[in-house]
Amino acid sequence: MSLPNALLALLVVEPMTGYDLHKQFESSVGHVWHAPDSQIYPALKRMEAEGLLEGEDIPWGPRGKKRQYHVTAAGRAAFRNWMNTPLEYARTRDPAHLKAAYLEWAEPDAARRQLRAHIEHHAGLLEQWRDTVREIEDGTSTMLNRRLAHTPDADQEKTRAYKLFTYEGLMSQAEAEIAWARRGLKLVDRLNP
Amino acid sequence: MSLPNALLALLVVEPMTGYDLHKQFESSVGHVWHAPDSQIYPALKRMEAEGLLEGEDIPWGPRGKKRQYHVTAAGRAAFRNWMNTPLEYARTRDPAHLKAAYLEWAEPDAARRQLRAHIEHHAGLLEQWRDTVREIEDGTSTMLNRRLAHTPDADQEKTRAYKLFTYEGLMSQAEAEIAWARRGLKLVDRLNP
DNA sequence: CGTCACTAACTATGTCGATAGGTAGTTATC
DNA sequence: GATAACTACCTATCGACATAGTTAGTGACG
Repeated sequence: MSLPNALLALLVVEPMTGYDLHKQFESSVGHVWHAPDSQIYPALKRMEAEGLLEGEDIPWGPRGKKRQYHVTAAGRAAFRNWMNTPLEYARTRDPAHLKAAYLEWAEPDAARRQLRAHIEHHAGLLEQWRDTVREIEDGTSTMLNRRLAHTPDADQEKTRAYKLFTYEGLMSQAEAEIAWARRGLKLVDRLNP
Repeated sequence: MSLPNALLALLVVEPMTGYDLHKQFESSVGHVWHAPDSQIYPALKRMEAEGLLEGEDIPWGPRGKKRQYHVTAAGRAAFRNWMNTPLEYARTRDPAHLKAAYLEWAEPDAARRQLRAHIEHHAGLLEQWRDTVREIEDGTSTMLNRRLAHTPDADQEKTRAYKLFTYEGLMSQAEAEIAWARRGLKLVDRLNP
């Protein structure tokens, strides 16, 4: 359900090819929703069949061509509709906390390694997001600027503010994970003197 | 990869039937890893074929029978091995933050509704986990007590401590989500005077 | 004796998603 | 002009998961 809408979110800004979208999914949107190209190409076809998108072959080099998709009125309506529809929350599936619940089965050193890996993983994300926030604030985010170029002036502040809001949320998630894993390290030390 | 290990985590405590496990997945383990029975029964068969489990038919009533599974030495080793192996982190797929990033497309009231739903969802979880933590601390958690009954005295404190640690982690996740969504509500108000 | 909730187990279908390939054209660079 | 890196697109397979059913026995209650 989310993938078509993630694609729409990018395509309402400007027409793109599957390959362009696949690259965006490795950066910007990929921060909150990852998808491999093997999912993107079939999804675009399905969405075209459903009338959400229209594709057009445009030449690329002397012999090559590429298929560029743009959003139809129906697609725009579907996206707006999704944005106005409340989410259904999926039940939890959290391998890190699953393992944490049975950590007495791990060697103390293995437990420490995994908690440290948890910290590093989320510290990496945190750094990435801090950079993104800085770019949004500086106005040096190419992703956001492209989007703002297609946004009426009145809505520019909203667009910027919600982007910032999203990344700040991701940052507090990461911070919570890091703080938790640090407490875990102390706990492992206390239980294995 | 996680489902078989979640099943092992329960079965190393005591033998159970598929139905018992399915019930556990609606409470205890289900808090961190959800699975429907349609996944559990085939998984048990596969795990028996792989030698991780052994099943035995035990009578139930005058004509009925049920299949109870216990963990083999190989299963115990596999679980311990998994517990000692670092996690591979899957890339993010977070519909709530995906939608947040494009919230300017939603009607202000729809945005507010969704942020409130986000708060309620995580407040519900928070309450549930607070109860669980209280039960663990009080010693009234049947789940934990059953597990402790099969645990050598020396490891009882670890078992209890890691359970608490896990639920405290879930609680701080939920708290972070709630705080974030509350900031979101204020933001929607500020942007839509 | 009926019926209703529960225990027990399983199947079938469809989508989602990860992983791993493959083909073909283009552009840069050495 | 060779070749490497990149653009563009696509397929095939496998397991994960959701959803929705089916079948059958048990035990309690009225």
